[in-house]
Amino acid sequence: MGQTRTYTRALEQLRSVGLRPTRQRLALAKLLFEQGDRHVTAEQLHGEATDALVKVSLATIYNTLHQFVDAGLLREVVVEPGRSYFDTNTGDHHHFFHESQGDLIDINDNVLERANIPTPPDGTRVSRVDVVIRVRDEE
Amino acid sequence: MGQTRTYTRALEQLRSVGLRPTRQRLALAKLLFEQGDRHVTAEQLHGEATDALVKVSLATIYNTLHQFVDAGLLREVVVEPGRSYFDTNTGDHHHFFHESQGDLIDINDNVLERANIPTPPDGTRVSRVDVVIRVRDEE
DNA sequence: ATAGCTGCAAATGCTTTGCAAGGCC
DNA sequence: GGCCTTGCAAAGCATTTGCAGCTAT
Repeated sequence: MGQTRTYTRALEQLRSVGLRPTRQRLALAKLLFEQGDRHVTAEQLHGEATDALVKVSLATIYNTLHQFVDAGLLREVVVEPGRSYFDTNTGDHHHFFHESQGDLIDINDNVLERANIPTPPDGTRVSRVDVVIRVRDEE
Repeated sequence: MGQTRTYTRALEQLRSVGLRPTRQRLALAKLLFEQGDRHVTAEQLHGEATDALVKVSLATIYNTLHQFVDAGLLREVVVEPGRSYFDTNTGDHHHFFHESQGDLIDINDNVLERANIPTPPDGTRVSRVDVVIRVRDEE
């Protein structure tokens, strides 16, 4: 199993959404999608890339994350003012957010069923439902 | 009904949470709480204060908003990276968020009942549940 | 060849902070 | 008077942008 083989999945993933498989995008896709569901910030991913000896600038991390979001490979989650999380799980699900640790945890159990969603204002349609259950340490 | 009488409610509100009723805080409380439920950003409130000929610096707006949040008079709502909304409705309720207009609308119909909330991770307890239904213009 | 990427550094936008001057009790 | 507040300007962060050089097709 050579080094080239390692990137097959990421390569196909990028092709399928029409993004050029550059060295940076391949490496980031690999970091993001080949270890199960995860939630990362731009800064974190940048750190991981650096640790993996992949040279990528922070600007490229941001560009790439947003391209992945636009392509439907990632979902952006906003839980704190001034910081975005990117979730590799793009399916319909909610989150626990640990307020002091700044940690996101998926809730796969889908609490809010479609049927329960209130009718949106006239002239608009629902684009997404975000449910965040904020938790803190028990005293 | 003199000018002094006008500030009675705001004054009591501030006293009740132990904040000194300064000129700025009184004016902001009046703008925030005397026109029904509203959602404002710091910048917006600053504009309103200026329009009302109340001199307040943006730094004081931020300080005051956070003091009001800590005192339980306001609730902070995070829907966009890099911008905070402050909601005068501190009760249990959810929001529609109009993505292109950046507009928040209360949903008083409480969709997510307590009973439906999944059990939080061990050692933590639920501090709040945020539900944001993102909507966009119908094409 | 060329349209698309990348990276740097500078710019942006919101928010916070340090500290001197001012105001409330 | 003494402590809390305010305001300005500067600093802080996360994120975005402009643009010259590089790269996949």
